[in-house]
Amino acid sequence: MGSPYGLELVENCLICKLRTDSFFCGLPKASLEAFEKIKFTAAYPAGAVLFVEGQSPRGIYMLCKGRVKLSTTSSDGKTLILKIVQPGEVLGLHATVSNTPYEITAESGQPCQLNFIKREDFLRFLQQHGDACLRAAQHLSRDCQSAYQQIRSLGLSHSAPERLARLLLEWSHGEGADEAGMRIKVALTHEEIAQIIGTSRETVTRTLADFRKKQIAVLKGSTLMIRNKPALERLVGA
Amino acid sequence: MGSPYGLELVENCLICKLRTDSFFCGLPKASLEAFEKIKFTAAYPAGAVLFVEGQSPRGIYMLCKGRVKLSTTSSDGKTLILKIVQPGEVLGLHATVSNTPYEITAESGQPCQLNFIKREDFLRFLQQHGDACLRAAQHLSRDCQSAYQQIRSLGLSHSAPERLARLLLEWSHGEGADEAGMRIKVALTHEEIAQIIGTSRETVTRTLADFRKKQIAVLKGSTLMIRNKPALERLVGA
DNA sequence: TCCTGAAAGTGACTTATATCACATTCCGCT
DNA sequence: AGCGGAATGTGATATAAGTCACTTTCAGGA
Repeated sequence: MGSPYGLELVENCLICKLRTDSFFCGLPKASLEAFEKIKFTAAYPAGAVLFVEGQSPRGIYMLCKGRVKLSTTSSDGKTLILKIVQPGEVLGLHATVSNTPYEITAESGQPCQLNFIKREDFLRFLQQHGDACLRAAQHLSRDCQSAYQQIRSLGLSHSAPERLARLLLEWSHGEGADEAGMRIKVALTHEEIAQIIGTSRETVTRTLADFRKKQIAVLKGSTLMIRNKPALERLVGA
Repeated sequence: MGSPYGLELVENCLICKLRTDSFFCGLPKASLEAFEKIKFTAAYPAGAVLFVEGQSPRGIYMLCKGRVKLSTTSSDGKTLILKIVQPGEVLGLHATVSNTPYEITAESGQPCQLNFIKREDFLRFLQQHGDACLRAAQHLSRDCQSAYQQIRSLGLSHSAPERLARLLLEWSHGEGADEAGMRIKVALTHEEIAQIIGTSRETVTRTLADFRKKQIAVLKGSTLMIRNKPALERLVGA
């Protein structure tokens, strides 16, 4: 089988150690076996483009391992990052279900393992397995929710510091803290952070410098330390 | 039965003249009959609040007649309108499917007829009727798409005129034109338009005045006339 | 070890637009 | 008709943040 891009491929969902409790991974055995029959497992290197906005949907990808960046780009080249997809999540679901062109671009940020399912196979699978269909609906609900959250952040906030604070708080969710604060791994450049909160790279750098000066949060390398969470919460007006 | 708020209530989906081809209305007979059994038909006056953000979902509403405004409000009172819901569409679907609090507020803009379905009834219905579940998924896909579109508009555009032009073009979709341009009915105030594109009321007024001066588009009362569509398209950078 | 390209940091300048403070017009009601 | 509250129109002002043009720092490869 080999291990392309330094990944150990896991071919069988039923015995997969990467399985999370989320979405399709958590399907009951019968449905999972049917899923098993129609999926293709593949590995991608970092920086691979899975699909591009405007393309008509070939099917869905479910992410087993790695991170995938979802983004849109305007005609003048400005990019907005919609989401960093985590293992266990599905890509291209809405385009596939509604058979409309992908309106977002998916690009792997690091070597990834993915399962691909062709559109027709997937739709048939949903029709035959009510539990899977319900899970798909749940997955779409979550996508909607995170989209609405981003709309709130972009449309209702008054300033870049506010949006950045909101993002940091989002990242800090479910992380533990010690006496020095909470330590979070982020593998994003200032540029990418700027593209998430819809501002310029320079503004992110400056705002982060300001947060550091005020002892609110420090981003050094890929480690984020949140020193004063209440201050962040005040910034978002919570 | 009576006709509250000047509406003629239609109690039976099977013989309903309001039916559109979209979503649940378009279900095959068997599923529609099951739907019929669990729904409650009700009428609401203009300005009624169906649900508020933060509330846990009681169930879904499907809109038969009227318009409903979906919005979110920030802690400082700023409001952002996410969508104006048209007849045939469903409200509160994602919250109900994923059983998380509504993150948006729904308010009727005019007298409305709605079908309400309790959460448990609805979920059971989806489990038993694969075709309905698939339609629910499709509906959620559309919601995602329109959310992504709004994210694009808010995050990637450089100016208020650009966002306003984008909105006008969106409204003009599927409308016919005569020699004077295209005539579109909009029942929104400048304030509400501002809340859709995430800007201030004054900016909308000024931008609209500018469009009028440049013979691009004229909004008078509730009638919008688009005189120069190519100019709008240039503004959005298409 | 040095090299090199990417990322981060910083100053100066410009501009769109939020905000405040009004004047004016419109529309539904009695 | 005419009243009153909402919706619009408009000016003046302040400011956040985009943009440009650099320098400095960093990390990974030869």
